[in-house]
Amino acid sequence: MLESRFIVENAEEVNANCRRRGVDVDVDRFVELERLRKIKLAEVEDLNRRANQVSKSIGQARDPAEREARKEEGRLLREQTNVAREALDRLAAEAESILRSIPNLSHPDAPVGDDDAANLELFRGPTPLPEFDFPPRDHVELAEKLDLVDFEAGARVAGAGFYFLRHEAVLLELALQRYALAVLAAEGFIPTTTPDLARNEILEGIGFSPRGPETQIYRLDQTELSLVATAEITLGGMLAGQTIEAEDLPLKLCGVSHCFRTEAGAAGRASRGLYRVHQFTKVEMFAFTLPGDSDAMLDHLRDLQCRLFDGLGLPYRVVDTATGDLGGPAYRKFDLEAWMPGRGGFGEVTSTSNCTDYQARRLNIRYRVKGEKGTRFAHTLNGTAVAVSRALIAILENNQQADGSVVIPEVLRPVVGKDRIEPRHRQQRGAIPERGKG
RNA sequence: GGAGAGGUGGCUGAGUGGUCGAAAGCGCCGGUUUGCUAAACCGGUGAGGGUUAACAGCCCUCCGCAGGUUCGAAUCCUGUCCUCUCCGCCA
Repeated sequence: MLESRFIVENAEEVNANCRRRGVDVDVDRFVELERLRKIKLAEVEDLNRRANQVSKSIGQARDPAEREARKEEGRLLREQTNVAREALDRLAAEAESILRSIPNLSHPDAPVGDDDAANLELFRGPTPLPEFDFPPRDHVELAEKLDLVDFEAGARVAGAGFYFLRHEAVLLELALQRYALAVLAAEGFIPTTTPDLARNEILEGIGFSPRGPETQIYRLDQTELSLVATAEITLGGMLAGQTIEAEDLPLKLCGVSHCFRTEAGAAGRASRGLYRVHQFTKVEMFAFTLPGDSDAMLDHLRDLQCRLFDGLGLPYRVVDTATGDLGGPAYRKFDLEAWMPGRGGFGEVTSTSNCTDYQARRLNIRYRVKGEKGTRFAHTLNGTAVAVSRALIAILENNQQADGSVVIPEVLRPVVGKDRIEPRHRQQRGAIPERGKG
């Protein structure tokens, strides 16, 4: 969320920003509520002060009759205070609900537009688009031929949108994680595995809503926990309520997690196969920085995303996300879209955002500068290193050969143990060994 | 999952209803002393918010979190989260 005072003092700018983002929110009402709240707050504080004085005087009073009289006075004052406080709470609650729906400010260079159609292509990666002298298959077909993904079994066990990875796909998943972690660790990111569940208040602080019909979040029954949609939630939540020493910033983490998304309302060709699934594995980058450093960190995260995909030898383009497509917390966002021959277009594979102090304010993540008074909110940034399911699509579709085989990117070969995935027949499935103890 | 103990300032740790935002020690900052460092000594040292030109003053709030009792709560009560010990279960 934004700072209340900033909104009050810059109502016009905030209003304009909300329009650019396509968010309909009554900023003027918020300003009015804040005005009323300040007045009521002064009233409550004054009553409190007087009541405190009376209470103190009781402790010092000797005469019993005097004490009783004072107590009565105190009772009356406290009663008035409570009435005023209730009014204050009502004002604060209404202001808060508006505040929470006001999106972050937008970077002045972010393209203005209503949705992803207004996203601006910045540049393309060095790997050229593949040229096939045969009709390229999409990843679903390839995965079928190579027996890499079992969507039917996934549906049987957990429903549409779930899947089993098989054979080399499993090793590819591991290889992608190893690869990303190695690159990021060399860049000073602390490798982390994270909880796949988080408290709802943490989800909300990061900007996900576990409630509502359009929620992306799986909520666990009878608990205040939800399955995480991204390790951004847990990595950011890691420092909720904490104050960091400025000298420890920037703090760079990379987290491995499963991601669970309901994808309510999403269907169609664009969500075929592995593109839009309810569960996938992801390596996520996360950074806490000083306010002055977050723009540069965002560029750093974007460069790393490019490096990761360059290393995989996959063609992609980088887009600057339009204001209407930024969501609530992001100040600026770059998406990396890999070429996906199966869909004949680019598909989002990573996304990196500078959330400035928007998440930190909600989660109360602060930093302190040695020798200086007070604390300030840190900036938070997140970025996908590798979302395994979508990276698999790009690898399978771009690296497919005329004979149906798929060439494995060189950087993944050490873990996969081969340089090519050959077509295989389903009867090779083999018996499942008896489950042992331990 | 069951039983018990506990959560206090950057840290250790006192404080069981009334000038307690909180003793003491450590740490940290400033100063004195000193050839330099160390030691010793003196002083200072939490955060958030309101008011304000002000990081001056004044005021409000905060002793895990949320409620309750009371004129008054770090202290009493309830709930909740977390930590520790024991038991149970278990990869």
